[in-house]
Order: sequence, then C-alpha cells, then structure tokens
Amino acid sequence: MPANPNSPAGAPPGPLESATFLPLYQQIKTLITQSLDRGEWKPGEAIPSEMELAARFKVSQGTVRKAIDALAAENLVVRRQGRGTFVATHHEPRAQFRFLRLTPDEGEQHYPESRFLECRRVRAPSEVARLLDIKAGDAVVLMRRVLLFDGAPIVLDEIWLQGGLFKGLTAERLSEYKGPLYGLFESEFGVRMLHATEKLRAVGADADSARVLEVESGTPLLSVERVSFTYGNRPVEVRRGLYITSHHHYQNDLG
Amino acid sequence: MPANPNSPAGAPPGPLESATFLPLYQQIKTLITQSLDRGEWKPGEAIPSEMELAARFKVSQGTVRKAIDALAAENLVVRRQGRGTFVATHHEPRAQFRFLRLTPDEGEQHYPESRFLECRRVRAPSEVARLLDIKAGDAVVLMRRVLLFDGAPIVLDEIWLQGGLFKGLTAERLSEYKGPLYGLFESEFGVRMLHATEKLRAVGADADSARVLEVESGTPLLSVERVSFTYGNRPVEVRRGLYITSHHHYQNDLG
DNA sequence: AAGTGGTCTAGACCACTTT
DNA sequence: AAGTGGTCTAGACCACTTC
Repeated sequence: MPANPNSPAGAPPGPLESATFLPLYQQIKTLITQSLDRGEWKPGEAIPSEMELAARFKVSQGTVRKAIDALAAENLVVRRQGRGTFVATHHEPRAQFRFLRLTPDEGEQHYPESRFLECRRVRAPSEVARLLDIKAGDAVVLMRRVLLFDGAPIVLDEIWLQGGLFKGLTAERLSEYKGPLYGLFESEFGVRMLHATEKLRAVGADADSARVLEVESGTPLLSVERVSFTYGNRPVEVRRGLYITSHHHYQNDLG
Repeated sequence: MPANPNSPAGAPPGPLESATFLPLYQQIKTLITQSLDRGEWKPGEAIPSEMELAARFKVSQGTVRKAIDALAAENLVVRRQGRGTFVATHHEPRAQFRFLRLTPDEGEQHYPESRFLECRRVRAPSEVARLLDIKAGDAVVLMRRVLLFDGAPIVLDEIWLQGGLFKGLTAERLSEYKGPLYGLFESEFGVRMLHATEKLRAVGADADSARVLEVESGTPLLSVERVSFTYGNRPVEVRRGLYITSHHHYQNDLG
C-alpha cells in the first residue's frame, strides 16, 4: 500500500484528494471541523470513535488520531479516555475562565453576577462593522452589562453582536439566564465562540463609566477590546470591557 | 516485543523505568529537558537526530518523535525539516516578540531601543524574595530601564534577578549590548527564560514614573508584573513594567 | 546520495469506562 | 466483555536540505 495518499498515479481521486496538497490528517481535521460547524454533533455530545471516523474517511486510525489531537489542542473537542471525544461546550466548568481572565488578588476565582443595563438592535458604527466584517449600518445587537464580584461592580462591558445571528435576543431573555454569556450564545443561537483577540490599555474612567462602576471620574481602568471568532475565523462579537483593577488583575501566561 | 515498557514481569528495570509510571515519551521528554538544562547542547545548536536519540534511549523513533513534539510545542526546541531539531534561542527573530506584547496601534512592530537608568546589587525585599523563591535579604540584581519606541519613552521597567545567577552584570555591560535582554541572559549567563506569568493592571503614574516617561502625574499606565521561569519552573526574574498605552496596546490572544 | 524531519499505515497492548 | 482513547512499535515513503 502506498504511503502517499495524494493521488498516486492511476488511482481515482477520492473526495479527500482535491487540488490542495495538504497532509491527509489536516484535510481530515478540516472535514471534522466542517461537521462541527454544521452542527452534525452538538456541544457536549460525543463525536464518532476514531475507528468509525477512520472507516468513514478511509484512512488509518492513527491519521484520524492526529487530526483529533489538533482539534483538542485548539479546544474544539475534549478527549476523555475510555468514554470518547466530545464537542467542547462553554457550559463545562473547565471552559468558564478561558475567556474571563480577571482574577481577584486574594482568594479563589469564582464566576461573577451579571446585571444587564440595556440590549437593543442598532446600526453598526463603521469601526464595529469593520471588525465584524460587515457593512457599516448593518443590524447589530448592542448590549451593556456590569459584572459584580462579591456584589461590587468591577467590570463594565459593551458588546456588539452580528444582528443576523442573534435574532430574538432581548433584555428579558438575558436577565433570565444564569451562567456565562457564551453558554447562552451556544445553546440558544447555535453560535460557538472559539477564539478571540484582545487589545489591552490603561484609560481613565469617563463620567458615564465612573457612575456605573461607582468610582471617581478619571480613575485608571483596564480597557479590554475583544474580537471573538467562531468556526472558519468568522468574527461574530466585538466587546469593550472596562475593569477596575485595584483588587483584581488580568492574568496572562506567556508560554 | 511487549508494548508496555513499564517493567514487564521478569525484565530487569532499565534507567527509564523508575518508581514513577509515566508514559515512555514523557520520561524521554524529561530526559531531553534535563540535557537541555545541563547545557549538553547550546542554544542555536542542533540536538541529535531522532534516530540517534531513539538508539540512545532504546525506544522507537516514533516515541522520541512524540517527546520532541511536546518540547517543540513548549518552544524549548525548534524543528526544521531536512535540517534537524535545534535548541531554541532568544536571538532568533521568531522569539523576539514572545515576551514583548506591546504593539503600536498603527504600523509595524519593531524592537525598541533600551536605555538603562541603573543596575546594582541589593538585598531582596520580602515580596521579591517570595516570588523568586529565595530568602528576604538574599542578593539580587536590581535594574531599571526605559524602552523607547521611535525615540519616545513608552515603557519603564524595574527588574530583579537572582543574584547568584547573574554575577558580573553591570550597567556598563548592559549599555554595550544591543538586542533583547533575554538574549544577553542566555548568552552571557547561561540562563534561558522559558515561560512567564503576568498580572496586568491599570494604575496612575506616580511622580517618579511620570518624570521618566514624560507624562503628567496620574496618567493611566498599564502595569505588568511578570515572573519568569527557567528549566524546572525555577523563577529567576521578577519584573514590573509601566506602559504608556495611548498609542500602543498589549496584544493578547485567547486560544 | 545521504541524512533529516514529516506523514501514513498496521497491528499490538494498556488504561479506563460502561454494559 | 466490549468499546473507547492512550501508548508503543516497525517499517514504508515523502519533502526538504546539505554534501
């Protein structure tokens, strides 16, 4: 059996062997990712076993394994020995703090309470539109909220979402919901945040932020501008957070 | 040949089979890491080929491969197809920005100029000693420097180093040196920074920082507290940086 | 041509979970 | 007992670099 799967001379090209000459395991990684994107398996569910996928794609188990290893490294799936491989979900405690890096200087990190100030549909400002890769003026959802740690307001978030993906997202629906926002997006709207980029700055609190966060105007705040992406690196959320960092800090590890 | 290497009944235990029952490839990863720590191969040099290492450790090439894959994922080594596997170094451009996350809002990122304000040996304050895992009062090197981007002072760093590891580090030696500080530490003192944790906050500039950074007292600054580690997770550096973020930002990716 | 890392296969056995 | 992911081996061939 030839080891090279990329169209050995004479063999009819299968569905895997397109014009691109990527390694087999990367092609299979792409195929599995597309199935995940299509929702063929829902968050929390098991995907087929390595043997089944190997049979489906007509490759060896080792090749499927390498593809799934890469997906697990990107947190798209979670491996559990003896049980199977599962679609990652924002509901499992393991994922809670991957997108919330604010940590108390002393004591344990625990999930904050959310208080929503507003949630309405607006036209995208040009800057937001650029980041979301849509046209200025297109419909977006704008929401503002405060995160409370031990009852104290610490974070003020301003969040823009692609309007087309979040129809029916209302203030009422938000206030009913407990737990991380990305869990709601995943369960109620079928949009899974996979990855984000952030830009951090120190700024002074403006009058409005100062009022909401109950600090003096001009107080130094940590500004965090985030763009979040779903499958295929499609941007779906833009967020601007202002953090009070007198008793909390943004934790980061340089690998 | 039995697939399980962990002391099959009757077989005499080799050097790899200690009391710990870790997978073979992890044991080999540890052994290679210890060789790197001992300086058996210097930064920039090639380590032995996979076949050689497989022979040395009496395992298959695939097992060595998995160990090296893990080391490459942690940036301890760099793989180059057709050439070999090389000990990572802070001198290659690839590594320059792994520990410098400050990026201009517009334009390309380029390496800043360093200006050293002081460098002297002092006794470790208790807080620094705790982070460096040494005793309060032990000798440490304290240095302060400014980083200039396009000629403008943007970063003020205060750096503490374990005294025992950096004998002979003087202000003169620093000012002669061009390029990243971690490159000097690696070449001149044999200390390689592998990994770091950072805590970010927004603070107001105090009088001294304001003077050095040429801003008004109270200006919001991004405070970055870093602890850097070498092999074996030994802390060797504590650093406190103050960043002006009016035209730069701290770039972070949430994987 | 020789040597290196990169991919792929096939088969074995292990550790863990569920039935 | 059966099924899952996890480890290990042995061997083949490919892509790339150097001699």
